[in-house]
Amino acid sequence: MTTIASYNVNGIRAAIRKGFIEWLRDFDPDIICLQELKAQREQLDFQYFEELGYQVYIDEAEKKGYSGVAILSKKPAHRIARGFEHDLDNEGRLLRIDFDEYSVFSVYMPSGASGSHRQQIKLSWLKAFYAFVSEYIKTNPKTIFCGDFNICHEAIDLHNPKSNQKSPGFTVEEREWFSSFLKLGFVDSFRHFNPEGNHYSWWSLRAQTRDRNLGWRIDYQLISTALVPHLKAAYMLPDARHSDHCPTVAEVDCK
DNA sequence: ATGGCAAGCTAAGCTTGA
Repeated sequence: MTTIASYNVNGIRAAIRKGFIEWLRDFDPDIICLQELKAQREQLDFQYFEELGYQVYIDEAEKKGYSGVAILSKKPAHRIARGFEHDLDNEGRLLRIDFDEYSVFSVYMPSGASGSHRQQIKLSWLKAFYAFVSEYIKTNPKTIFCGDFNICHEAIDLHNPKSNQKSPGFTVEEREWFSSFLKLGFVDSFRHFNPEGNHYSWWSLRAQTRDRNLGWRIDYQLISTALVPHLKAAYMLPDARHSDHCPTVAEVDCK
């Protein structure tokens, strides 16, 4: 069995100060996709991860202290790829590693603010990403997209859907984009096993929303239909508190 | 409709986050 985790760490150095390395050692996933490193390569001590047996792959942002994704894998990848030939590739948002049987992506989708320029950028990024994946999947049918999508797909995915109809992350356009993305041939791993609500992956840092479980589910592991027969379990780890997000986990019986 | 907090840059306050 291969355990694939995904975790928006909201600053890897801050997460490490809060015990991320010890948690990683104990949970011991085969692969973990990380988002929002908020650190560049030279600001990190790879030895922390290498001592636990991980290969370290990174797609960092040009801008210091901003964004950045990584994948830690016990098994070395055959090939890695960064970005998807998009204007925002310099923001460190997309990293792929390939094994014999399948590929793993770590993705950190842009966030938007209501009515802002950044929301328009997010929407155009989503459109370009859709086009990229629709081609990619044709020749690489066994793929899992792990990461922070910054979108709640359905009303069940956030605690307050009614008051957030127009909030970035839950607009009609973004929700429809998510549905169309799944139609390319992906399954939402967590939802596949957990049809009920009240399961979230992110909580606002304000007003103790986490203790009251008032959150949003914006972190996903979307697994291609060709891999679904290999998907054995999917769950989240809301008790891991190194970040304002929690880890998500998928278990597959691939090598 | 607004505010609520935190990380990290850089050196007191700004930007970003969703």
